[in-house]
Amino acid sequence: MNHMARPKSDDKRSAILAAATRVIVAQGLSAPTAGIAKEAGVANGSLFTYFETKSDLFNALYLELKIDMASAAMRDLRKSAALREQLFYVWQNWMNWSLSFPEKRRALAQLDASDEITPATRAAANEAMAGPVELLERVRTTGSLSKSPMALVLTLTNSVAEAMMDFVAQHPANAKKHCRAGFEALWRMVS
Amino acid sequence: MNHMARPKSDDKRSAILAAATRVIVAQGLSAPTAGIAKEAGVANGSLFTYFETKSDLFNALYLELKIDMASAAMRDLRKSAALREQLFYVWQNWMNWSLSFPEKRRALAQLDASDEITPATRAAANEAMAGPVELLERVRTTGSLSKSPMALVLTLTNSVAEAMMDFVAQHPANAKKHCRAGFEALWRMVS
Amino acid sequence: MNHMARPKSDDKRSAILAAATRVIVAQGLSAPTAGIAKEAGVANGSLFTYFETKSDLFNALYLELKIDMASAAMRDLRKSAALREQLFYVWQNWMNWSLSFPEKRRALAQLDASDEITPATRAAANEAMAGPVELLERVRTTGSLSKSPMALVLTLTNSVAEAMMDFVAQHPANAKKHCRAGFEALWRMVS
Amino acid sequence: MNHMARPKSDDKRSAILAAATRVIVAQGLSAPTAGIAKEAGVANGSLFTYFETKSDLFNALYLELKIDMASAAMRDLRKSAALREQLFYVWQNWMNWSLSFPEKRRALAQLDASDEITPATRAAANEAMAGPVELLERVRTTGSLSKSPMALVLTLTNSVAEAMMDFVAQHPANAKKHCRAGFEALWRMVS
DNA sequence: CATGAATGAGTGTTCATTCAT
DNA sequence: AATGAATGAACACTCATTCAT
Repeated sequence: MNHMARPKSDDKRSAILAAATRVIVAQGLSAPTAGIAKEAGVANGSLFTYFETKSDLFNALYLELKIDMASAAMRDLRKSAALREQLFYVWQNWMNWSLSFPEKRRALAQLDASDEITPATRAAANEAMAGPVELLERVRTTGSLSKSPMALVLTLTNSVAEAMMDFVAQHPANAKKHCRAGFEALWRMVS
Repeated sequence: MNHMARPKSDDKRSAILAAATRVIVAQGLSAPTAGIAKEAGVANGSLFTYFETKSDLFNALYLELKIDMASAAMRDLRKSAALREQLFYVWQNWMNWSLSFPEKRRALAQLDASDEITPATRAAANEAMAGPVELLERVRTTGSLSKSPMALVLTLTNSVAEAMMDFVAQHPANAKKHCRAGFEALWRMVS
Repeated sequence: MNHMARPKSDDKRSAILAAATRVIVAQGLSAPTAGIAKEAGVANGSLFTYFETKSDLFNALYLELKIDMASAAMRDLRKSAALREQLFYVWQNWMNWSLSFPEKRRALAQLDASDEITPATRAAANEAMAGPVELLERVRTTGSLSKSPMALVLTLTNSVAEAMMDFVAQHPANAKKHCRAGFEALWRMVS
Repeated sequence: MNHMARPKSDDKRSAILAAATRVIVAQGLSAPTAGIAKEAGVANGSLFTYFETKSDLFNALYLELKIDMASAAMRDLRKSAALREQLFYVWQNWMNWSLSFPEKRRALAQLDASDEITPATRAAANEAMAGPVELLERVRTTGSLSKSPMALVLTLTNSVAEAMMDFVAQHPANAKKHCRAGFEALWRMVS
């Protein structure tokens, strides 16, 4: 059910996705599929046995990156800790992810802004973010934004987090300090 | 002048920029120049007497929209008012602009995410934002983020403002309330 | 009859023809008319009040250059001299013309190879060459090629002359010597 | 090889070159690539899998035609014969080639006059002419032009040969006779 | 399933020519 | 007549996708 009929080599599929990430960062979303295939060490025709369409590839990549980011965020989270600590922990994970995989972050940003990504994909990606969302929901109900819809809180938080990820990735010096300052700002905003 | 042929018309230039705004919203940045020209009511070749390149057109449009947004933000600002009031005023202007010209906002967002926009254009656009930036700088020095660089404060504020513009444009109901809640959140963050 | 209705300024017409010569040498026959107009110091539209068509311009230029070359060839020719002397004189004139106006020579060569030049224009150009042709005809009747048609002799002579003009223009050192050697070769061929 | 897709077909490459020859004769060098592709029976995009650029195609064609002409010239040459006989043989071969493949001759002439052909291509083409050049060099050293540089002799001979090829192709009647007369003229010139 | 040649619709840009001023 | 903006047909080249091998 989850693993629908899919061509043999998961390796090749992954290689294409990884190549796409790099190529998108270097050349943008208009990069030719042939270039992605070459970067992946695959014949250009082969790309289409793994992804029916360029758009499909981008949607799959978007989802994968979002899941990657989301699971990085929740890694080793202690659900017993105080809300603020948990959120800070998630926040730190995000910043680390952005620092460790700047290309993933940049590709994700590009994809996010594109209209190739379908609503369905965005919905699936949101599900992947269930963990952080739930956390945030608990913060919201007790905070200053309790009267505002969750969507608003989510939007604000997301925008701040993404802005900080980009900022941190572009100013790696003092990353730790900025990371903390950014979190404090977020916390003031949502708590 | 005596032997003056038809001078380049500002009207036509504006028509092309306006058409580009609409077409970008509808079809994205990969929209054919021919479509933009048609929407503007000019021959496709004429587009290139006003903008040497599609890229030039996009850069000019980006700058124009940014200036439009920036000057909307500062409209009728009373510099004698309290800092918070001034910032709120700017904030409201932004939200109104986004509500009044959702297409401009969406086109601007697309262009901002694109790598067609040159650093020079971005720099020029930033200059147009000098007013809000100065305001924010004054807020920063007295606020919780006084130890953080202005660039960070700018990034955060900008991301929140843009997120709210989009949110407001997509949820026009209760816009007023959300606008205020968003501002309170921002103020908590930066003050 | 000869001077049909033609726009006022012969200066401007000449300027365009001269500009065309230079531009053709620099950029080839596919050079934009706008560039020729600019080089001539004229508005691009004005070019078409003097020449209805780009093709017309080229035909006119071809004819002008051919006439220029032909009249240079006959300049100060003493019709009383021996045939060989006369032909040598013409030959020298050609080489000098090519050395003095290498751009004219190169533009002419380009135009000659082009299929823009109509048969009518070529015919008119041939008329301009009546002098040298007549001379050559006299040479032919008494020479080794007396059994061959004039067209053949003409073709051969023309090709040799043009080859030498180009050679001389490209090897200006020893031009004099080569000029003479070339003539001797021609004379051996046709006499 | 196992996983070998359709290899680039030499047939198709040749078909494109042959089509280009025909189309150039009919429409000149400005003929659309689409027309050449159609004439070759391939999709217009396919042309560019065999030649990166229209210019590349023209350079390749020029080289091929020059090689074709050169090897035709040397076909069945008896190196033991007298110099004059050998040169006459080459001459005849050229005239026959021009008569047999008038389109090749005309296309070659057009290409030769064009500035699309790079110096590198011209150099390669000259190498292909090594055989005739060597023959001519031997003629030169013992002939009237022994004091002139080989380049001059080459230029003259080439121009005469090309003029005759065109003449013969345009006056197929009496070709044989003209061919001989032309050769005698050449021989007088260079011997 | 892998490969890469084949396809042909699509696009930015150019440019000869026209025409409003 | 002069100007230069306006026009729109044309064209080289690209690229997602298909398919023969």
